[in-house]
Amino acid sequence: MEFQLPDGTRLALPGGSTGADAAAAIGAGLARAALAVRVDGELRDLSRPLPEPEGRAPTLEIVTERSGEDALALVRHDAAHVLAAAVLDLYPGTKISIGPAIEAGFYYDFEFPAGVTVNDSDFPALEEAMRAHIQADERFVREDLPVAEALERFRAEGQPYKVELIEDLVRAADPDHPLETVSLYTNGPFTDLCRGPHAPSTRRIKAFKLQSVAGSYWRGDARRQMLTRVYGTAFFSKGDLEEHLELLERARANDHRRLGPQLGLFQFSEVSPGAAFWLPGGTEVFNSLVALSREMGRERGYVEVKTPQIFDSSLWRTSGHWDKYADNMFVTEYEDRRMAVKPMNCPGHCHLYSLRPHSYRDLPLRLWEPGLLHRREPSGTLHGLLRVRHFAQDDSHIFCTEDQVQQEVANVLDFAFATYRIFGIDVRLELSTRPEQRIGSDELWDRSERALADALGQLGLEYTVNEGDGAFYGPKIDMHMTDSLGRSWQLGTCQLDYNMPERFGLAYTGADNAEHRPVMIHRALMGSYERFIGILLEHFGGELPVWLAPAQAIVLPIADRHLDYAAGVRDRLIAAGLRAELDDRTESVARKIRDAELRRVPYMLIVGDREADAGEVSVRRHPGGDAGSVPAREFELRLAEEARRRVLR
RNA sequence: GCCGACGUAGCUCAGCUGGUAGAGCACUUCACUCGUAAUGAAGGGGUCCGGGGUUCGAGUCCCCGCGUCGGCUCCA
Repeated sequence: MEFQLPDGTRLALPGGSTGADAAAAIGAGLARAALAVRVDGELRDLSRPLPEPEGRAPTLEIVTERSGEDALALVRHDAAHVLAAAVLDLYPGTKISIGPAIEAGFYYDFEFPAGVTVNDSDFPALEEAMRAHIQADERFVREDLPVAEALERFRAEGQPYKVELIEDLVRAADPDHPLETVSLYTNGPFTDLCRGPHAPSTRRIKAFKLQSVAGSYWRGDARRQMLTRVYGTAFFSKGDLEEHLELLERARANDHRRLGPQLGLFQFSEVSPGAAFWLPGGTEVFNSLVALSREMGRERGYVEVKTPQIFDSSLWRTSGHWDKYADNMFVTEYEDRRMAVKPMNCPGHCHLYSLRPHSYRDLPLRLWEPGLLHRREPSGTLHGLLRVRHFAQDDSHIFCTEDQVQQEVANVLDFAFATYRIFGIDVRLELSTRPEQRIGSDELWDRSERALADALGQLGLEYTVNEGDGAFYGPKIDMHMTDSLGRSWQLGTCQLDYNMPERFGLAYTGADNAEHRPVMIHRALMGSYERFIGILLEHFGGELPVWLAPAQAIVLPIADRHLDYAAGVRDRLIAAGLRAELDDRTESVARKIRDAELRRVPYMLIVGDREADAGEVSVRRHPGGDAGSVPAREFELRLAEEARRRVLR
């Protein structure tokens, strides 16, 4: 057998050689370090015979600790098996389900025996049991078993989830090539149904930690058994593990739920779960974002409207929300009328459109409303500002003709990029196409999907396609960002809708003097202002750019005799449209500086005798420190310019 | 909504196996008038999330509810 190594050389091996043989043939050191082997992209156990090449020499790569994500995923999967083994040691009779490696670790889902609950106080004992399996240097032994035998074995062991998994594998197999065997992996006393591969032995898990327990539905189905999921992570060294834990710690420090109250931006209260109380500082941030939407929207031909907060149920019947979304709406009744608080702006905008006649000359009509929405989200889903019951979207509905769709979508994308650029955010685009459950003809879907793809092409944008993930009424383009901690967030969306205009009977008079149905485009760029602020806070670690900072500058007089001059400096800044404050407390300058630094006020203006005499301010930047003295007037112009241009840093 | 954990002063937290609530910061007052990350002293402040129960006695134990957190489902 001949294989192609990563360095381009060829490796010849006798027939029946294993991955371990291949590693040994390359070098003794590599043989010791080897965890698995990758043949033509497929990851395999070292102990398995290499596949017989057909035709050209397949590529072969030995996976070691230094192989990055592949190797980490492998060892984490190993750790999941070890966790399951430890759980069975400590809690015999536990039913095991699945335990994969995930992004930053692994988990395993268990159904513990009746009456047994496991929580993080059980981690030390579990970790101890895991360490025993690791120190025992248990080999991972693969076994390919006929389906019937495997089923019998797991039935006998009282492992119904494994039985169900095998039955599903059989069912999912191609009828022409029915599933004959399944693979099992055994380490020490523990055997699990598993596709593999695994490292040679448990000893390769050098550092691990159990992190949390959580509930999870079997197969992600809310109607099925709730299992207990144990999360953990594993690395090849203690140092890597500690580094990872530090990253988590940093993420915790940058958590918007901590930063918000700390910086005086917002707070939550039991009296309205899932709804923020916006403090003065947070309200400034919020308003700055709304102002940005408004300003940019005006430049791009959007018109602002205001629609009611509460509508009669008849509107929700027309829109379809009464059938499809009723569980998520706040409903109220008076004088025998059933009313509901709006969870979305689109029905109101459709109704507003329908109130007056429209000519093709009026289109596209781009309605914008930073409307207040309420959604009855289940209590368990609330999460700071990222998932709330009361929020406002930077929401627009564009009514246009079929011919205008592509250009309008291109305009939306251009608008989106212009917006994200201001925050220094890069986005990935996803085009979601027709789902199984949908309305409208295939011809219509062909056209609308093409319109979106053409708009993306027109701007030369890269995107991935999400087959079948579109809304039931139309395809969409979603915009995702990755934050400074590597987490992904959906921000904007641009959805084509042929359904809502139909339901509302919307029309415009065409050049042919006949009635035509407009197409509607739903679009949001920041998503909701609440969520966007949450994301921004975490992304910037609380260090908001000057144009967004609640207090842009704070004047710090050195002694009380400088108060008049200081107040004058502040007043001129405010008159120039800036957000300036004065720290008039009788405190040391060091103290005033410290407090302003903790609030992350971008500019601190220290004024004492020297500054008052010269008409200057001594500028201290956050972060950055002392930036020297400048005439107060010059600083004012500089700050105004920085805020106006929305400079990022 | 479901599973698990948690809920003590405005904030961060201490309070062992049940015996009448404590610290730091913040706040108020007084003194200090200060040059680039905490001046000092004194003082005020708590239905120990809410409601039941066990007990001579509950912040502490049990039950129910609410909220928060970690997830699942869902989602801007």
